[in-house]
Amino acid sequence: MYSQRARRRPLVEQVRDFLARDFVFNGAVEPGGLLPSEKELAEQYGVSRVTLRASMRSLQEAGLIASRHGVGWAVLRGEGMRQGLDRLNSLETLARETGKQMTTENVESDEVPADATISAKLQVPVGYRVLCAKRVKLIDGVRVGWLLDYVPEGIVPFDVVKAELGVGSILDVLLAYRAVGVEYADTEIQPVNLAPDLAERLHAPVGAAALLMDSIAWTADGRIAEWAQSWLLPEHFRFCIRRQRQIGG
Amino acid sequence: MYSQRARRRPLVEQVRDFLARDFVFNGAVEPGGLLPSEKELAEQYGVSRVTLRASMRSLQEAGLIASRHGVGWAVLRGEGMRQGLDRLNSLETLARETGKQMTTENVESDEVPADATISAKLQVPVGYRVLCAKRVKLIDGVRVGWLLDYVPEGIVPFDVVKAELGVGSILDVLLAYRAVGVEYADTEIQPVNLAPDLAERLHAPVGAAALLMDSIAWTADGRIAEWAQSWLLPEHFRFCIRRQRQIGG
DNA sequence: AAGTGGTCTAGACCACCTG
DNA sequence: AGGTGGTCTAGACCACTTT
Repeated sequence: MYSQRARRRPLVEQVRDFLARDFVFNGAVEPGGLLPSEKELAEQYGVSRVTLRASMRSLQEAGLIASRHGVGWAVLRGEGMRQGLDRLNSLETLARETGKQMTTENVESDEVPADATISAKLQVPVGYRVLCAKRVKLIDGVRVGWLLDYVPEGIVPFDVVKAELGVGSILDVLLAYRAVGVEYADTEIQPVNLAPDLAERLHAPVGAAALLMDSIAWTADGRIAEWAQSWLLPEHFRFCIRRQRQIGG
Repeated sequence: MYSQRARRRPLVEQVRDFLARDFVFNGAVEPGGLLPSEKELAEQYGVSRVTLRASMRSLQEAGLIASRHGVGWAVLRGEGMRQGLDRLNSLETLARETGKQMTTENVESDEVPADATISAKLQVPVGYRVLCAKRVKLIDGVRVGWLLDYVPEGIVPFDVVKAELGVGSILDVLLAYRAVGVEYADTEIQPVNLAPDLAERLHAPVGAAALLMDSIAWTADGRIAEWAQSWLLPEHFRFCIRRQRQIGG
């Protein structure tokens, strides 16, 4: 695997998990009830109030607690929503988080020269060497998605990507390569009726509603690492995003 | 040091907006380029590094910059996609940003007691008074969406919402009310085939692919301000989201 | 008045990257 | 080795709520 040196787990995260375990999830504080004061908790866990507050903020962002100025921190009713299309995770990771097993079939891969369309999407010259991969994804043996990926040469050795094709996710490979530095992906989402060829590949009815995700993965230095198109059947996924208020800029 | 008048707005937010203005939005730093160091910026704005870093984190969460340990903060490719689903904006706002005019028809509104479903979604008791609004949205005279909204009593006076129903957006009203404090919405997205009744309302073919957005708007203190369901036809929208790398993955 | 959360600082040390 | 970001602390003061 692409192991990294084991980092020490930040105190903020440790304390956050302690708080969640000691007060929220075990029901020690009933929904609507107040946590002990920040001062008290900071002493109890042996951290500064700054660190403790960072943990609180993290729990707040997760939707577990809310603060009332001059009163205290209250435990909320909802458990927050586990997401999320808004995080740059592979389908494999999403499936794993919901406790399901994802497998791959019908893998095809080719090294091809970029045509006009690919050239425009990947921002490389026409004729540039590109790895094209196609495959079907299954959850618990049921076909749930058809994936079409293009990776330009010079990002990751093609052999490495090919080795992962039948097993895992291209995105996971790109994320694991520290040298690549994939930071985010701009994704367009569209509902589509399945065309006959796609319906056949997915063993689904022609015309069934599917989600088409068209995604460009960017590196921190502005290069394009991948163009991914996915046709996904909704039955086995919950596509969730958290839409946040726009900042003052 | 900061002025008496400015004291009301937290320094972290002020500095964040300064940074966005001075380095990102005006193009002073190229996409992929590095900002000055934290030390330098902290001195320049006259704040501690702790405060400066909180501002940086805010910009990072907004998808504007990314950090590279030991190197610096890089400006990401902004501006490209403004009309993002990952921002908490109304359809009206999205349409306006693309230069189109959105109108409303077939407005129905009722004050009803919450049934079991509404009660569970809004986290209010069964029988709690709720405003229910239904309407069709059009872009340039073409029907593009059917909206179904529930707003619990005690958020905004029903009269205020009703006055906006035929004109603008409920979400815009909620966002404008500072006392409400809507911070984010958790949204589930699903592709669906249009049922006959919806197809009729939207003047679209039965079975056509549409996007169903099911959204719960939260306030900072953990109350639910709105439950919104929207069936949207894809022809006149581009649904975009920026998926960001998970922190600490 | 007392207690709570909200904000901010100065300084320290660690981990990572580059030359 | 030197600079950069990553983490953490102790202490201070402000704003809000309850008593």
